[in-house]
Amino acid sequence: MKIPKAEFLKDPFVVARTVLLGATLYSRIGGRLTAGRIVELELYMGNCDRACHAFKGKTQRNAVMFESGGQAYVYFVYGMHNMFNVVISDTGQPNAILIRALEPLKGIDIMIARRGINDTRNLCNGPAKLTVAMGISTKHNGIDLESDKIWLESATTPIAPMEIAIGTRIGVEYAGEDAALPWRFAIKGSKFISKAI
DNA sequence: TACGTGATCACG
DNA sequence: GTGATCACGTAA
Repeated sequence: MKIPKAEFLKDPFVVARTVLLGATLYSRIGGRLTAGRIVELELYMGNCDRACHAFKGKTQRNAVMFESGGQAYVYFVYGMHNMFNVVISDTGQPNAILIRALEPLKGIDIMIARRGINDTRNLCNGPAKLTVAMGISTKHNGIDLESDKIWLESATTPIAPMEIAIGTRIGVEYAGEDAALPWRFAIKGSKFISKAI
């Protein structure tokens, strides 16, 4: 069952740990169905977080983050990579959760074709890898996550607190002391995360 | 460890 | 307009 929008209006830490971690991300793009279990993610917290794109206020790129939760924030970076986030919280609170790694579940042959490699463990173990595998790009920026192109389904059993690994976010050294915030979460022991915590 | 690659943003 | 930067991935 699709995760309803109301779930994404809750506290971002609660959403990250109890709603999104362990949930399944689906895409049906170009008529091809793919899905993967979310095993790693990071929090970006609006105007109190130097690492967040919304830290300095609203711009054309980050505008979707200022909308109400439950839509996709997809942006393009390093001249070649698309990054997929879930917008969290109500209108005006620009919080987002970056999906960093998936355990491939459905459409693995499609993912292999899109990524051009054959190793299941390397298909979705990074934020820019999983967007390629799932067929997600900036044209999906702002899409409603109850849509029939990209959506999320709850974990059958939530991830227990003891099973959650906590670390600092990747690639945000520019954020100064905010780079040390423990806002990266992963499922302990997963072979599909982007980098050991 | 180095660099490709192009949108974005802060400056004028 | 222009230049520096970037929530990464790959090869080496």
